[in-house]
Amino acid sequence: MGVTKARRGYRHGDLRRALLDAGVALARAGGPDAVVLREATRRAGVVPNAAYRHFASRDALLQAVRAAALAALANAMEAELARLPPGWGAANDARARLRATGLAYVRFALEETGLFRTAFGVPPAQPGVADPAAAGASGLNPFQMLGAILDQMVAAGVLPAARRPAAEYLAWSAVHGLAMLAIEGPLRRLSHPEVAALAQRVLDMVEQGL
Amino acid sequence: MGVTKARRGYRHGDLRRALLDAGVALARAGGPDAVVLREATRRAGVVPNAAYRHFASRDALLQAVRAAALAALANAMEAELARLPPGWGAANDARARLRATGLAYVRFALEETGLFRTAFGVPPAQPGVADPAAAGASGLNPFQMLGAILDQMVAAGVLPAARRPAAEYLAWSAVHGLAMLAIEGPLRRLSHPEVAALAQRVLDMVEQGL
DNA sequence: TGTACATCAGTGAACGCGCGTTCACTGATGTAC
DNA sequence: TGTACATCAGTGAACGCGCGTTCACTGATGTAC
Repeated sequence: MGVTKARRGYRHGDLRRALLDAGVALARAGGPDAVVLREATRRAGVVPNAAYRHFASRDALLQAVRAAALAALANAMEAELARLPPGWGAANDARARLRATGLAYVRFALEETGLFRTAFGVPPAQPGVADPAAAGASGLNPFQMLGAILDQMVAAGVLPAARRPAAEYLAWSAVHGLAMLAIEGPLRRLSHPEVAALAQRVLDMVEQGL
Repeated sequence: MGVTKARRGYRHGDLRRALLDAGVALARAGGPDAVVLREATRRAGVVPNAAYRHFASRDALLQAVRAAALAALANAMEAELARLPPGWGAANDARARLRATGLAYVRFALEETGLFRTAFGVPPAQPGVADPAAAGASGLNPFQMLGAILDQMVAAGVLPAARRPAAEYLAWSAVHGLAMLAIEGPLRRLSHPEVAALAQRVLDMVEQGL
């Protein structure tokens, strides 16, 4: 966390890292539009054009920040999974994992709104290519995690195989929609616990309706 | 549609209207960030500061555009309702109305992405106050329409009264989420028919899960 | 019906701002001999 | 181990841009007498 200020001589220790950290801090506070190249260099204690040694353009920096935001979301979801008590059978486990990741997703949207908006509000540079920098510690990005959990649900017999195709988009739509409505839509004024309660009901709906 | 160019003398016929129309056209093409006050005055054929006779600031114009975008969405939903063949009984009618409005919502997001993003991507000026300019021809805004339909479902016995509270947020989350994923998320590359097919499945899930 | 006048919608010019980006440079670093 | 040198990360200065907004103004319009 924070921006590396240390230098050796007049050279910066790791300016790329410092710029990325600053960019993430900006995104965190103000969403994608707040990722301003000049401000990132200011925070890194460096002259504006120095950024061009490490990023081809402002957009290249923004893409890197976006990937970091996605990775942060993946990590939040993984952390919630790790907190899960195991051992009530594969069926219950799989269901619990779906709920846990869904809840973590909504919570991340509420608590790290700027990062969440950056993760989803910036068109990716190369369409359709999974960015490895967007993955969490497990090596999966949030979408891949959801897919894996749905596969486990099929394996555990909780989800009929016939309904598996495209199921991630159904589950994801419901949870993503709640997150969006809660951060910049008509549910904006709700408290975090109220949104969490709604999230539980959304997840009920997903489980029932899938 | 389009910008009023007619003038009487050197006075503009209805500059407020012309600026709003221009703002809507800009939002339509490029979302909320594209609503640029100077460009709106350019399109209205007027000097930049003339806008201040009719809008206190750029944000005031943006708010008016936002309300217009919401009204356009409401009208799209109403148009879909009007197309519905009536008379299969209150229960089927109510269900059909839910599906029709949900589908119209997703279609609007796909076809009028700029307006959709403007409607939901701009924080309202006065929090929690329903803007009358955001309503469709029926006098209801999109959220109020959804609520009315859910009430009809309860009256028709399709939806248990116990599940009515907050049901709009569940249904809305699912549909809104699909719309968001389809316009600026990972479903961005899908064709409109593919998204429409997913929308049907999302609506199945909502019906089942509500 | 005609005239004087107040109103106020739109003009013209200018402001400061912060942005992304380009240019020619300098001097610390690490490498080759 | 010592020295010459190429590399290239960061400097310093500047650019053009378009934005929102402020100011003092002008002259067509509609109203009051």
